[in-house]
Amino acid sequence: MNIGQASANCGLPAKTIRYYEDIGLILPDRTDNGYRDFSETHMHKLAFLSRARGLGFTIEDCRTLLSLYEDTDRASADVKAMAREHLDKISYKINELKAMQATLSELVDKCHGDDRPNCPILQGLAGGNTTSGC
Amino acid sequence: MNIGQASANCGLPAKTIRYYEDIGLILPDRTDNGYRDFSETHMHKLAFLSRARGLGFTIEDCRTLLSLYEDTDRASADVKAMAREHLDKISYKINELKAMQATLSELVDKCHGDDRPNCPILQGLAGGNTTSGC
DNA sequence: ATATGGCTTCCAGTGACTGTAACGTCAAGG
DNA sequence: CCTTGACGTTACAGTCACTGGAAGCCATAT
Repeated sequence: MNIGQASANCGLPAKTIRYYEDIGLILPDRTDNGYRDFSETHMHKLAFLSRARGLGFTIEDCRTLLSLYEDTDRASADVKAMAREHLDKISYKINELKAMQATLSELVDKCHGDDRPNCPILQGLAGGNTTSGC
Repeated sequence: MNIGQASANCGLPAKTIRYYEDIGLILPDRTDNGYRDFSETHMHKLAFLSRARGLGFTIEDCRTLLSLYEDTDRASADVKAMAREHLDKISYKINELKAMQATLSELVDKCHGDDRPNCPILQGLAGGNTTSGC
């Protein structure tokens, strides 16, 4: 299977698949004309990578997960530990974003948003008193 | 004020401040010995940048916000529009992360996490049926 | 005189792609 | 046989916002 077909099947851009080969995540065969040739096994791996990346695992996490996936003797505890760690990072990021959201929407609420120059958002960013005037 | 002091005051690493100068966000004076010299005005700008970045605005957003901040004739509507757009992006990211969190924690819940190789997390990533066995 | 710590510049690396250029290959149509 | 267009190949540069490190200058205390 050519890279275009593979890309359509797994949802990853062809460029990304080539990049994954570059960094050794996947090693497709080659046909006589030099085209990459993806087998069913390769497609499984690509789908795996697509899902793992979609869940926010880093490339290095994916490399580890792939090797665990291929190691039929792995302990599921290892995978679970990685997933838990990743969940922690996700929670952390969500909280960060929520804090930004809270602060910024507070500022937005205070801003009438008209043609006048007085702007509580800029005042807030400048560290000034945002409760004044607006 | 030297860069070290400036860094301590605004919370941005000295390296970052130098980078901001590189890309033209801030233009400190120089003393005779070649050291950067930050005035009160510069410090206000740095604090502004620190807060804006802390709220997740991109560097280019910050550049625009700074210029709006310095333009006493700006319309607050312009700022509000930028902030709203940014809030949308924040919400979008939060939703993305929450979707990852939901999927991944579902998989984690299904995984007993012991020494046995059977692992619903990997099965889920592989696209297999995760409701089996575990 | 020296040790230290802070300052300077410049260059390279990060993560995970993405864009672009320049070229080779393949199947279909004229 | 030739062309066209879609697909494939490589290699290199660019993205974003820093961050690390090397090599050297400056200031102060001992």
